[in-house]
Amino acid sequence: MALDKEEMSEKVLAIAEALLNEGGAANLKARTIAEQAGISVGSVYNLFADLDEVHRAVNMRLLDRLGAAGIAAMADLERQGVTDVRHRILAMAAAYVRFVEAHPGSWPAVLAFNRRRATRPGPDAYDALLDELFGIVAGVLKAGDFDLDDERRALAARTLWSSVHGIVTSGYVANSDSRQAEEIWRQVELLVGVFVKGLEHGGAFEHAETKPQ
Amino acid sequence: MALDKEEMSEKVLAIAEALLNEGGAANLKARTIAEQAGISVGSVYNLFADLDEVHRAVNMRLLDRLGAAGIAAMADLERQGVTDVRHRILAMAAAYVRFVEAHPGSWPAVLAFNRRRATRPGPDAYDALLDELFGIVAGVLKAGDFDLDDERRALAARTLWSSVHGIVTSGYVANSDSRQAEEIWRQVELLVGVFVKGLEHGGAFEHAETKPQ
DNA sequence: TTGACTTCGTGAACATTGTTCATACAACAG
DNA sequence: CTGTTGTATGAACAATGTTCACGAAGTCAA
Repeated sequence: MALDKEEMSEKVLAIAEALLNEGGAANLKARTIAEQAGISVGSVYNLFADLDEVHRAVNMRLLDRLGAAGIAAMADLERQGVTDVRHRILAMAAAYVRFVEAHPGSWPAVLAFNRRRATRPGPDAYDALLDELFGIVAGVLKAGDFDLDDERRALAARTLWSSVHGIVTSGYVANSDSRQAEEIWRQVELLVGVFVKGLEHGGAFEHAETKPQ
Repeated sequence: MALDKEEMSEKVLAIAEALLNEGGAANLKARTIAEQAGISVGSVYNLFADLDEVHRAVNMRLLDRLGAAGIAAMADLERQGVTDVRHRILAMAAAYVRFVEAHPGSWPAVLAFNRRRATRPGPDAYDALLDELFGIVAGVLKAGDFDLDDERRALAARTLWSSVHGIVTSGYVANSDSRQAEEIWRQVELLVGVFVKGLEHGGAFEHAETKPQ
């Protein structure tokens, strides 16, 4: 009946995610985890090096699920035969917004998480997951008949992602009323509309300048 | 020679800002502040209720300075007779990017700061400062000859702000190379270009739908 | 079976930190 | 001089991250 080491890690991560969701990073305490998991404090440190690693693992799980939600949204569009680029992008953005709304406490923790103490080598599993998400958005853009080479399309995908991300998090910093959700969605609609129109009219790469000052 | 209560508060805030800039929110310790300010721990708590209030005060100072930088950028444009909307928006964005780059440690702390423990009443000084920043952007948009009423222009301003904000912070989450700065600026250029083109062609408010699902 | 070795759980113990509070001191009013 | 008021102080308390010596339980060889 005793849980496997792997199973116990899963249990700890599930508890950690719940704690993060309730009270943010400050609520992730070793003793609380131990108590809720029915093990001792030391055992937590046998499974993970420190709380940072627990936090990192939870974040990876969340990013993984976000990717899955994006892919699922893509599949839905495919099945429904939706080809309009604007609709597809909006659907992707909606998936993102829904995901963030479903994790009100832990998502800010994901974003605020500081991985400056990570190992030296550049791209880690974190970046790999983010690249995967970028790839999904780039795939949607490819369906549009914009005149973009791969590099520019990738840049556009990253820009679109970052912008939606900024809208969602900015909205979430403020007091989250029910009106806040409406405001977020209005901004997303405006952004996507303007983005598609802008790309159609070639407004993206007309001016190549360097950053002022 | 002894410092005024007001002066000592200033000194504490300056120290706190330096600490935040070096090591983020986790580096803001009561004892460190006390030591560097040449006072005792208890005295810090005589000046501020707790460390949260210190953090909040530092954030307000930063937001204030950001607003000042934005206004200064506006004044520069005015003096140089720049009227092109795209250029003006880019200049504002550049001011924002420069400001964030100048505060690599404390800016993430500003964004991650959780003010859920704030007093009940809705709009506080925080929101007032943010509204001021929105107002500046909206003013720049007003100079453009887009066909926007006040409400839509305000929405566009908030969207633009949130998007730039997202680009900058997304870029900053990753390892901050020198290439990262270039990537951020490319995204900002693309966003602004697409935004202006999109608004010119009326792509913003053509489709009025409700959020899917 | 016995003994050695490995693995892992345990919780006491330590270091760090936020926060409080009784005490002491300094300035000033009457 | 006495009382009051405001402030500085640092010891003390509680919460928390992390370590570690101890021991239990399993594994394997002789």
